[in-house]
Amino acid sequence: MRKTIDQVAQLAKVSKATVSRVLNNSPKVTEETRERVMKVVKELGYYPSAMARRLTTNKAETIGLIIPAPHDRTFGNPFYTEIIRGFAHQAKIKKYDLLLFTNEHKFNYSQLFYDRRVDGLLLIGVKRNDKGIIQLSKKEFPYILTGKIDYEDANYIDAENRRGAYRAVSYLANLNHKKIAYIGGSFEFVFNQERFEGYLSALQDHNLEYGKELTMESISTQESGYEAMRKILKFSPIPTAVFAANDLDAIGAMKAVKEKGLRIPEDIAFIGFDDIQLASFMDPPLTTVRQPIFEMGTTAINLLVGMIEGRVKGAQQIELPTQLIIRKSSGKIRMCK
Amino acid sequence: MRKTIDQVAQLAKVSKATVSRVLNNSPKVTEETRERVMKVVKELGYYPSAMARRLTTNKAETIGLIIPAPHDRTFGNPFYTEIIRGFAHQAKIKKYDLLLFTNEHKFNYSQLFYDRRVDGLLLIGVKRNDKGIIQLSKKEFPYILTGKIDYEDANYIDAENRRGAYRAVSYLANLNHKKIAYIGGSFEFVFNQERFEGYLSALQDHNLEYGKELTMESISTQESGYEAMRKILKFSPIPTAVFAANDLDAIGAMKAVKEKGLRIPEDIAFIGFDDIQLASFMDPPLTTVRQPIFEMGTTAINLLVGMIEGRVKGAQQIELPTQLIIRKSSGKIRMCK
DNA sequence: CTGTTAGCGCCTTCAA
DNA sequence: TTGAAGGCGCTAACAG
Repeated sequence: MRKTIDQVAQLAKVSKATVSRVLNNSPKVTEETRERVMKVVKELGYYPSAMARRLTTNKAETIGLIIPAPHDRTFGNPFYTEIIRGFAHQAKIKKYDLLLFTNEHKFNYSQLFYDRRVDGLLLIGVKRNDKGIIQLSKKEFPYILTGKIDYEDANYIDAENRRGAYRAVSYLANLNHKKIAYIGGSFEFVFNQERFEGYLSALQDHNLEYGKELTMESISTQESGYEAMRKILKFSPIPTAVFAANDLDAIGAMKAVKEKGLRIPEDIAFIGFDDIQLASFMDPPLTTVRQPIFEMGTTAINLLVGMIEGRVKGAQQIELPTQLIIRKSSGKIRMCK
Repeated sequence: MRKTIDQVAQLAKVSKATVSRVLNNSPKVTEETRERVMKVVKELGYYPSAMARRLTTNKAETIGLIIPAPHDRTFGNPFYTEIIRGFAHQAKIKKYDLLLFTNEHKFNYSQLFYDRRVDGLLLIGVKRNDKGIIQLSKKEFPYILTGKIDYEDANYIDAENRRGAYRAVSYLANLNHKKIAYIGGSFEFVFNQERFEGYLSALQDHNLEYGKELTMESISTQESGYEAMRKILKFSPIPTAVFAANDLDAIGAMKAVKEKGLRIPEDIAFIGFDDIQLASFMDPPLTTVRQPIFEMGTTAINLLVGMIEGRVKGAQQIELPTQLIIRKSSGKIRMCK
């Protein structure tokens, strides 16, 4: 036998309206009746039906989280697990449920709003040209992207990619590196392009050479970072430093360098991007541009909830600062040559 | 203005009951009226409210997924992301939503059933002595654990851990290794103990020595695998082979071995457990006991849905077979000594 | 095969 | 401060 608000009302000798008020912390209830009701609630083990409440209030109390499809390798990146934990943690605090979807079969995001399953949407790993987002914006459905896309009015939260990359490469330049290679992910994602631009602009400001053979695209996994580095090592002279636009690429690349019998950082210095847990454990520990991943998750939730509840209006575009974490892989100032 | 079933009914000149029948594919509707109704549905852009349906049918159409708390390092293991993709993929097929929770603050699982937010629960990374599970079982709430626990009547899906470990270690023994070390995760998780038991029993069957200094506990991360191996290497003579109860430990351990200037597999052979993507990319590629991770995810969903819909009854305990994937790290037969 | 009716369990006016 | 009544949008009997 299911417990309902009516049973509580009867046992507490009040109307169900009053029970509802007590449960929703309405101020206009006597302390006495509140206690009486709560006593019955406890004894009965009553929990209000989420579905009934949601139907009446017309709120789903739910945020949808869309993750890349199973065949998309990028999802293995620890960045995602970390930001998801940020989401889950903060959603609980804000009293929203988190619904998980994979982005398969040209998924129509709006439908989740139409059938009122979600109040808002969080999307991670969305490609820059995703058209579905435009529709969300036009319909004014609350959503936040993790990472900028081409659509100008999109709501997103991101890190200061260009600046982070710029600082990393400048750091290498100031260490007297003249030939700095770049390994980074696909430009399908804007953040990858921005990091590349940060790299370029640092080269320029330091009057360093730029060459096609110094830049290599990768799919942001250790494997492909490894392959990318092997290609770079085929050209000579080889670079004295590498900036990788994400840590997994950096880690894979370091492996290729070691395999060749070269030393890090003496022969080739390294800087990555993200600061995943693994980074500090590398040998040598990886210097990297830290993104505040967990915080990006919690911030995204707070912002989204603000949009849902109407406190925040207009396009939301937030970029969180990054921080250069200096470890051994970037080495000391370079004297020779 | 929100679209409701009434509007569709009016425009299609039928009752809302008929609209409902059409939408739920009831067989007793004329093809003609079905078409008429569907036409209106399309034109109007009508989607039935999930919440209203759920309230009426008293089904949440939702499965809860409980992941380890943010401070729990084990969640970074690629095993989890992979199985979650299996869950998400299959849940969609079965038309269930997946609700994500982190296991914080002595979370009372049953509450999710009380307020009817979920029809069933999937729990990953649950420790062997978790008392909350007993309550779920007693109340006959549908749930599935990923990984066995101490409670005998628990529903779980797992891999054949003992057998997988046994085969791996036997393989090493047959390669003529006499001194085989073990690195594995905490016995807080039953699967870790089972893998250890598989190791022990293989040693026994091959009349090999067992020594405390040959076994090292780790928390299943690369870092701790690395540390564990460094400790093992301090004893002499050092082992000629290592069985690690998960790939991350194996990968970390291999790093420690290489650092010492030892060769893999010539000086020390390695076998891991899981077959995460990274395993095949190692240098040398890691021989490992493959768990069918994605399949464990889809199987769990199917089983859980069966329980929810009453087609499956009683305690469900499934162990999926593992497979030894032989790569370079385990080496060839050992002649010397 | 289709329509009518009656809830599902809750919140929210409106009166008292 | 409390109660009565109505309705959220849908499905499920039960008639017809």
